Amino acid sequence: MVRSRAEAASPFQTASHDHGSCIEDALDRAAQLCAARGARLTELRRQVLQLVWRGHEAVGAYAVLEALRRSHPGAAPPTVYRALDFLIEHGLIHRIESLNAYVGCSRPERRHVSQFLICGKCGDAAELEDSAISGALLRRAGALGFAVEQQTIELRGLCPRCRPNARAK
Amino acid sequence: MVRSRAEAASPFQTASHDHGSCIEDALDRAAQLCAARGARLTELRRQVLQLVWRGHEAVGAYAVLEALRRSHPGAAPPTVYRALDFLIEHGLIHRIESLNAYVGCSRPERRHVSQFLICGKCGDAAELEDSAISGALLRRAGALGFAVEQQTIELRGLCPRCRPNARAK
DNA sequence: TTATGATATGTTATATCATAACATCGTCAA
DNA sequence: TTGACGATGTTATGATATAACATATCATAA
Repeated sequence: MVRSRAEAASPFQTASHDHGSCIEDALDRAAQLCAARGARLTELRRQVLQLVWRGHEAVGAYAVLEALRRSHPGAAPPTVYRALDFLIEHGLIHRIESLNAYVGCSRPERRHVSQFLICGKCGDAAELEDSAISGALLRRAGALGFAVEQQTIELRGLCPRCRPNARAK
Repeated sequence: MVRSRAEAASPFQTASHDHGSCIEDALDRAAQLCAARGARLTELRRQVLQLVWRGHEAVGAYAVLEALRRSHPGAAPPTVYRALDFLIEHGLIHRIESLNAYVGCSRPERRHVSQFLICGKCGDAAELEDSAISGALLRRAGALGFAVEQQTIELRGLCPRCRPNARAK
Protein backbone atom coordinates (compact mmCIF):
# COMPACT_ATOMS: atom_id res chain seq x y z
CA MET A 1 0.00 0.00 0.00
CA VAL A 2 1.25 3.40 -0.90
CA ARG A 3 1.56 6.02 1.76
CA SER A 4 -1.11 8.52 0.91
CA ARG A 5 -0.19 12.01 -0.10
CA ALA A 6 -2.31 13.60 2.56
CA GLU A 7 -0.48 12.08 5.49
CA ALA A 8 -2.45 9.41 7.29
CA ALA A 9 -3.50 9.80 10.90
CA SER A 10 -0.27 8.22 12.08
CA PRO A 11 3.01 9.65 10.89
CA PHE A 12 4.77 6.36 11.56
CA GLN A 13 5.47 3.75 8.95
CA THR A 14 3.51 0.53 8.95
CA ALA A 15 4.72 -2.95 8.18
CA SER A 16 3.19 -2.62 4.74
CA HIS A 17 4.88 0.65 3.92
CA ASP A 18 6.02 0.63 0.31
CA HIS A 19 9.10 2.75 0.47
CA GLY A 20 9.79 2.51 -3.23
CA SER A 21 6.58 4.35 -3.98
CA CYS A 22 7.14 6.65 -1.07
CA ILE A 23 10.49 7.90 -2.29
CA GLU A 24 9.33 8.05 -5.90
CA ASP A 25 6.42 10.18 -4.81
CA ALA A 26 8.73 12.46 -2.84
CA LEU A 27 11.02 12.96 -5.82
CA ASP A 28 8.11 13.65 -8.15
CA ARG A 29 6.68 16.22 -5.82
CA ALA A 30 10.06 17.85 -5.40
CA ALA A 31 10.45 18.13 -9.16
CA GLN A 32 7.00 19.66 -9.52
CA LEU A 33 7.60 22.10 -6.71
CA CYS A 34 10.93 23.26 -8.05
CA ALA A 35 9.54 23.61 -11.53
CA ALA A 36 6.68 25.70 -10.23
CA ARG A 37 9.10 27.93 -8.34
CA GLY A 38 11.73 28.23 -11.02
CA ALA A 39 14.24 26.53 -8.74
CA ARG A 40 16.75 24.19 -10.31
CA LEU A 41 16.52 20.68 -8.98
CA THR A 42 19.76 19.60 -10.62
CA GLU A 43 20.78 15.98 -10.92
CA LEU A 44 23.14 16.43 -7.98
CA ARG A 45 20.44 17.87 -5.76
CA ARG A 46 17.98 15.23 -6.87
CA GLN A 47 20.44 12.52 -5.93
CA VAL A 48 21.07 14.03 -2.53
CA LEU A 49 17.33 14.28 -1.94
CA GLN A 50 16.96 10.65 -2.96
CA LEU A 51 19.70 9.64 -0.52
CA VAL A 52 18.10 11.55 2.34
CA TRP A 53 14.90 9.74 1.48
CA ARG A 54 16.53 6.31 1.54
CA GLY A 55 14.63 5.72 4.72
CA HIS A 56 12.61 7.58 7.29
CA GLU A 57 15.57 7.89 9.62
CA ALA A 58 17.47 11.12 9.81
CA VAL A 59 20.74 10.76 7.93
CA GLY A 60 24.00 12.57 8.52
CA ALA A 61 25.65 14.70 5.87
CA TYR A 62 28.71 12.47 5.74
CA ALA A 63 26.58 9.36 5.27
CA VAL A 64 24.95 11.09 2.32
CA LEU A 65 28.42 12.01 1.07
CA GLU A 66 29.65 8.44 1.24
CA ALA A 67 26.63 7.15 -0.62
CA LEU A 68 26.78 9.96 -3.15
CA ARG A 69 30.35 9.06 -4.03
CA ARG A 70 29.20 5.84 -5.60
CA SER A 71 27.67 7.81 -8.44
CA HIS A 72 29.74 10.93 -8.03
CA PRO A 73 33.28 10.02 -7.02
CA GLY A 74 34.62 13.55 -6.70
CA ALA A 75 32.04 14.69 -4.16
CA ALA A 76 33.38 16.60 -1.16
CA PRO A 77 31.66 17.94 1.96
CA PRO A 78 30.67 21.25 0.33
CA THR A 79 29.02 19.28 -2.47
CA VAL A 80 26.65 17.72 0.01
CA TYR A 81 26.17 20.68 2.31
CA ARG A 82 25.28 22.96 -0.58
CA ALA A 83 22.72 20.51 -1.85
CA LEU A 84 21.30 20.09 1.66
CA ASP A 85 21.07 23.87 2.04
CA PHE A 86 19.14 24.11 -1.20
CA LEU A 87 16.76 21.34 -0.17
CA ILE A 88 16.17 22.92 3.22
CA GLU A 89 15.53 26.35 1.70
CA HIS A 90 12.89 24.80 -0.47
CA GLY A 91 11.34 22.86 2.38
CA LEU A 92 12.16 19.50 0.80
CA ILE A 93 14.06 18.27 3.82
CA HIS A 94 14.35 19.26 7.47
CA ARG A 95 17.38 19.38 9.71
CA ILE A 96 17.10 17.53 13.02
CA GLU A 97 19.11 19.68 15.39
CA SER A 98 19.48 17.13 18.14
CA LEU A 99 21.01 14.65 15.72
CA ASN A 100 22.90 16.93 13.35
CA ALA A 101 21.11 15.05 10.63
CA TYR A 102 18.57 15.47 7.86
CA VAL A 103 15.25 13.91 7.00
CA GLY A 104 12.86 14.20 4.09
CA CYS A 105 9.87 16.46 4.52
CA SER A 106 6.56 14.74 4.17
CA ARG A 107 4.65 17.88 3.20
CA PRO A 108 6.94 20.16 1.23
CA GLU A 109 4.18 22.03 -0.56
CA ARG A 110 3.73 24.70 2.07
CA ARG A 111 5.91 26.13 4.80
CA HIS A 112 4.97 24.80 8.17
CA VAL A 113 6.14 24.33 11.73
CA SER A 114 6.80 20.71 12.50
CA GLN A 115 7.39 18.60 15.52
CA PHE A 116 9.52 15.47 15.25
CA LEU A 117 9.04 12.20 17.08
CA ILE A 118 12.38 10.40 16.89
CA CYS A 119 12.56 6.74 17.80
CA GLY A 120 15.68 5.83 19.75
CA LYS A 121 15.47 2.24 18.58
CA CYS A 122 14.71 2.24 14.85
CA GLY A 123 15.77 5.84 14.33
CA ASP A 124 12.67 6.86 12.38
CA ALA A 125 11.90 10.55 12.61
CA ALA A 126 8.17 11.09 12.23
CA GLU A 127 6.99 14.56 11.37
CA LEU A 128 3.93 16.08 13.02
CA GLU A 129 2.32 19.32 12.18
CA ASP A 130 0.27 20.14 15.23
CA SER A 131 -0.84 23.71 15.05
CA ALA A 132 -2.26 23.55 18.58
CA ILE A 133 1.24 22.95 19.88
CA SER A 134 3.04 25.46 17.71
CA GLY A 135 0.26 27.94 18.44
CA ALA A 136 0.52 27.41 22.18
CA LEU A 137 4.25 28.04 22.01
CA LEU A 138 3.71 31.16 19.93
CA ARG A 139 1.15 32.51 22.37
CA ARG A 140 3.19 31.71 25.45
CA ALA A 141 6.31 33.30 23.99
CA GLY A 142 4.32 36.27 22.74
CA ALA A 143 2.87 36.85 26.18
CA LEU A 144 6.44 37.16 27.45
CA GLY A 145 7.31 39.67 24.76
CA PHE A 146 9.38 37.22 22.71
CA ALA A 147 8.99 37.35 18.92
CA VAL A 148 9.35 33.80 17.64
CA GLU A 149 11.15 33.29 14.35
CA GLN A 150 11.70 29.57 14.38
CA GLN A 151 10.64 26.55 16.40
CA THR A 152 12.74 23.46 17.04
CA ILE A 153 10.66 20.71 18.60
CA GLU A 154 12.13 17.24 18.76
CA LEU A 155 10.91 14.44 21.02
CA ARG A 156 13.01 11.37 21.65
CA GLY A 157 11.38 8.13 22.64
CA LEU A 158 10.05 4.87 21.26
CA CYS A 159 7.76 4.64 18.28
CA PRO A 160 4.71 2.35 18.31
CA ARG A 161 6.51 -0.42 16.45
CA CYS A 162 9.49 -0.40 18.79
CA ARG A 163 7.65 -0.18 22.10
CA PRO A 164 7.85 -3.36 24.18
CA ASN A 165 4.15 -4.01 23.81
CA ALA A 166 3.98 -2.76 20.28
CA ARG A 167 0.46 -2.73 18.91
CA ALA A 168 0.88 -3.33 15.23
CA LYS A 169 -1.14 -0.93 13.17
CA MET B 1 17.79 43.83 42.70
CA VAL B 2 18.50 40.17 42.97
CA ARG B 3 16.76 37.76 40.68
CA SER B 4 14.41 35.93 42.95
CA ARG B 5 14.84 32.25 43.56
CA ALA B 6 11.34 31.42 42.50
CA GLU B 7 11.67 32.68 38.94
CA ALA B 8 9.76 35.86 38.28
CA ALA B 9 6.96 36.01 35.76
CA SER B 10 9.40 36.82 32.99
CA PRO B 11 12.36 34.54 32.39
CA PHE B 12 14.26 37.36 30.69
CA GLN B 13 16.82 39.51 32.39
CA THR B 14 15.99 43.11 33.23
CA ALA B 15 18.23 46.14 33.05
CA SER B 16 18.65 45.92 36.81
CA HIS B 17 19.68 42.27 36.80
CA ASP B 18 22.50 41.75 39.29
CA HIS B 19 24.44 38.99 37.69
CA GLY B 20 26.98 38.79 40.46
CA SER B 21 24.32 37.72 42.89
CA CYS B 22 22.69 35.57 40.25
CA ILE B 23 25.76 33.47 39.64
CA GLU B 24 26.65 33.34 43.32
CA ASP B 25 23.17 32.04 44.03
CA ALA B 26 23.49 29.43 41.30
CA LEU B 27 26.80 28.18 42.68
CA ASP B 28 25.46 28.02 46.22
CA ARG B 29 22.44 26.06 45.14
CA ALA B 30 24.61 23.69 43.12
CA ALA B 31 26.80 23.07 46.15
CA GLN B 32 23.78 22.38 48.35
CA LEU B 33 22.22 20.08 45.79
CA CYS B 34 25.36 18.06 45.26
CA ALA B 35 25.96 17.79 48.99
CA ALA B 36 22.42 16.55 49.49
CA ARG B 37 22.87 13.96 46.76
CA GLY B 38 26.34 12.83 47.70
CA ALA B 39 27.62 14.06 44.36
CA ARG B 40 31.06 15.59 44.22
CA LEU B 41 31.05 19.14 42.98
CA THR B 42 34.81 19.29 42.61
CA GLU B 43 36.68 22.52 42.12
CA LEU B 44 37.00 21.76 38.42
CA ARG B 45 33.28 21.17 38.03
CA ARG B 46 32.49 24.23 40.09
CA GLN B 47 34.69 26.33 37.86
CA VAL B 48 33.07 24.98 34.71
CA LEU B 49 29.64 25.68 36.18
CA GLN B 50 30.74 29.20 37.02
CA LEU B 51 31.98 29.72 33.47
CA VAL B 52 28.72 28.47 31.96
CA TRP B 53 26.97 30.91 34.25
CA ARG B 54 29.11 33.85 33.16
CA GLY B 55 26.05 35.12 31.38
CA HIS B 56 22.61 34.00 30.35
CA GLU B 57 23.77 33.18 26.85
CA ALA B 58 24.44 29.60 25.91
CA VAL B 59 28.19 29.04 25.79
CA GLY B 60 30.14 26.56 23.70
CA ALA B 61 32.36 23.89 25.20
CA TYR B 62 35.45 25.33 23.60
CA ALA B 63 34.70 28.80 24.93
CA VAL B 64 34.48 27.27 28.38
CA LEU B 65 37.73 25.47 27.70
CA GLU B 66 39.53 28.63 26.71
CA ALA B 67 38.33 30.46 29.81
CA LEU B 68 39.08 27.51 32.03
CA ARG B 69 42.67 27.46 30.86
CA ARG B 70 43.34 30.74 32.62
CA SER B 71 43.09 28.98 35.96
CA HIS B 72 43.78 25.49 34.70
CA PRO B 73 46.40 25.61 31.95
CA GLY B 74 46.45 21.90 31.19
CA ALA B 75 42.75 21.61 30.42
CA ALA B 76 41.85 19.67 27.28
CA PRO B 77 38.49 18.99 25.61
CA PRO B 78 37.71 15.93 27.73
CA THR B 79 38.28 18.00 30.85
CA VAL B 80 35.44 20.28 29.87
CA TYR B 81 33.14 17.69 28.34
CA ARG B 82 33.32 15.48 31.40
CA ALA B 83 32.50 18.37 33.67
CA LEU B 84 29.62 19.39 31.39
CA ASP B 85 28.31 15.82 31.42
CA PHE B 86 28.33 15.79 35.20
CA LEU B 87 26.54 19.13 35.39
CA ILE B 88 23.91 17.99 32.90
CA GLU B 89 23.32 14.72 34.75
CA HIS B 90 22.65 16.68 37.88
CA GLY B 91 20.41 19.15 36.13
CA LEU B 92 22.70 22.09 36.85
CA ILE B 93 22.99 23.06 33.21
CA HIS B 94 21.13 22.30 30.01
CA ARG B 95 22.41 21.62 26.54
CA ILE B 96 20.94 23.74 23.75
CA GLU B 97 20.84 21.35 20.82
CA SER B 98 20.33 23.93 18.13
CA LEU B 99 23.44 25.80 19.25
CA ASN B 100 25.66 22.96 20.42
CA ALA B 101 26.06 25.01 23.55
CA TYR B 102 25.29 24.99 27.24
CA VAL B 103 23.39 27.22 29.62
CA GLY B 104 22.89 27.31 33.36
CA CYS B 105 19.65 25.85 34.68
CA SER B 106 17.53 28.30 36.60
CA ARG B 107 15.71 25.62 38.61
CA PRO B 108 18.06 22.71 39.24
CA GLU B 109 16.27 21.42 42.32
CA ARG B 110 13.91 19.15 40.49
CA ARG B 111 13.90 17.47 37.12
CA HIS B 112 11.72 19.22 34.64
CA VAL B 113 10.96 19.66 30.99
CA SER B 114 11.98 23.07 29.76
CA GLN B 115 11.41 25.20 26.73
CA PHE B 116 14.06 27.70 25.67
CA LEU B 117 13.52 31.11 24.14
CA ILE B 118 16.77 32.06 22.47
CA CYS B 119 17.34 35.61 21.35
CA GLY B 120 19.12 35.89 18.04
CA LYS B 121 20.41 39.36 18.91
CA CYS B 122 21.71 39.24 22.48
CA GLY B 123 21.99 35.48 22.61
CA ASP B 124 20.21 35.07 25.93
CA ALA B 125 18.57 31.69 26.37
CA ALA B 126 15.57 32.04 28.67
CA GLU B 127 14.20 28.89 30.22
CA LEU B 128 10.48 28.27 30.50
CA GLU B 129 8.79 25.45 32.26
CA ASP B 130 5.35 25.37 30.77
CA SER B 131 3.65 22.17 31.73
CA ALA B 132 0.72 22.92 29.45
CA ILE B 133 3.07 22.75 26.48
CA SER B 134 5.07 19.74 27.58
CA GLY B 135 1.81 18.05 28.55
CA ALA B 136 0.23 18.76 25.19
CA LEU B 137 3.24 17.23 23.46
CA LEU B 138 3.12 14.21 25.73
CA ARG B 139 -0.58 13.68 25.05
CA ARG B 140 -0.27 14.15 21.32
CA ALA B 141 2.66 11.77 21.07
CA GLY B 142 0.96 9.29 23.37
CA ALA B 143 -2.15 9.29 21.22
CA LEU B 144 0.06 8.22 18.32
CA GLY B 145 1.59 5.42 20.35
CA PHE B 146 4.91 7.17 20.85
CA ALA B 147 6.53 6.89 24.29
CA VAL B 148 8.33 10.17 24.95
CA GLU B 149 11.62 10.02 26.79
CA GLN B 150 12.95 13.49 26.22
CA GLN B 151 11.75 16.80 24.84
CA THR B 152 13.88 19.33 23.01
CA ILE B 153 12.01 22.58 22.55
CA GLU B 154 13.96 25.61 21.42
CA LEU B 155 12.47 28.77 19.95
CA ARG B 156 14.62 31.30 18.13
CA GLY B 157 13.54 34.90 17.91
CA LEU B 158 13.94 38.26 19.58
CA CYS B 159 13.64 38.82 23.30
CA PRO B 160 11.66 41.76 24.69
CA ARG B 161 14.79 43.88 25.19
CA CYS B 162 16.01 43.32 21.64
CA ARG B 163 12.74 43.78 19.78
CA PRO B 164 12.57 46.93 17.67
CA ASN B 165 9.91 48.44 19.88
CA ALA B 166 11.26 47.01 23.07
CA ARG B 167 9.07 47.67 26.05
CA ALA B 168 11.46 47.87 28.94
CA LYS B 169 10.30 45.89 31.88
C1' DT C 1 47.12 3.19 59.00
C1' DT C 2 47.32 1.30 54.98
C1' DA C 3 45.37 -1.33 51.20
C1' DT C 4 41.83 -1.23 47.97
C1' DG C 5 38.31 -0.02 44.84
C1' DA C 6 35.86 3.60 42.82
C1' DT C 7 35.74 7.99 40.97
C1' DA C 8 38.02 11.89 38.89
C1' DT C 9 41.41 13.86 36.06
C1' DG C 10 45.40 13.94 32.70
C1' DT C 11 46.95 13.09 28.05
C1' DT C 12 47.20 11.96 23.26
C1' DA C 13 44.95 11.08 19.37
C1' DT C 14 41.18 11.09 16.40
C1' DA C 15 36.26 11.06 14.98
C1' DT C 16 32.51 13.82 13.35
C1' DC C 17 30.14 17.87 11.60
C1' DA C 18 30.53 22.16 8.92
C1' DT C 19 32.29 26.18 6.27
C1' DA C 20 35.78 29.52 4.00
C1' DA C 21 37.81 30.81 -0.10
C1' DC C 22 38.73 30.68 -4.60
C1' DA C 23 38.64 28.26 -9.28
C1' DT C 24 35.95 26.44 -13.01
C1' DC C 25 31.94 25.18 -15.51
C1' DG C 26 27.18 25.63 -17.63
C1' DT C 27 23.19 28.00 -18.83
C1' DC C 28 20.61 31.47 -20.58
C1' DA C 29 19.40 36.10 -21.92
C1' DA C 30 20.87 40.28 -24.22
C1' DT D 1 28.83 35.19 -28.43
C1' DT D 2 29.57 37.04 -24.60
C1' DG D 3 28.66 38.42 -20.15
C1' DA D 4 26.51 37.53 -15.85
C1' DC D 5 24.91 34.47 -12.67
C1' DG D 6 24.30 30.38 -10.44
C1' DA D 7 26.15 25.68 -9.74
C1' DT D 8 29.88 22.78 -8.87
C1' DG D 9 34.88 21.54 -8.07
C1' DT D 10 38.78 21.72 -4.99
C1' DT D 11 41.71 22.48 -1.09
C1' DA D 12 42.07 23.68 3.32
C1' DT D 13 40.55 24.42 7.82
C1' DG D 14 37.36 25.43 11.63
C1' DA D 15 34.25 23.68 15.25
C1' DT D 16 32.34 20.16 18.12
C1' DA D 17 32.93 15.77 20.47
C1' DT D 18 34.77 11.24 22.00
C1' DA D 19 37.97 6.98 22.37
C1' DA D 20 41.41 4.93 24.92
C1' DC D 21 44.51 4.48 28.29
C1' DA D 22 47.46 6.49 32.19
C1' DT D 23 47.60 8.64 36.63
C1' DA D 24 45.84 10.78 40.70
C1' DT D 25 42.66 11.41 44.45
C1' DC D 26 39.22 10.06 47.74
C1' DA D 27 36.44 7.19 50.90
C1' DT D 28 36.48 3.47 53.53
C1' DA D 29 37.13 -1.24 55.22
C1' DA D 30 40.70 -4.36 56.82
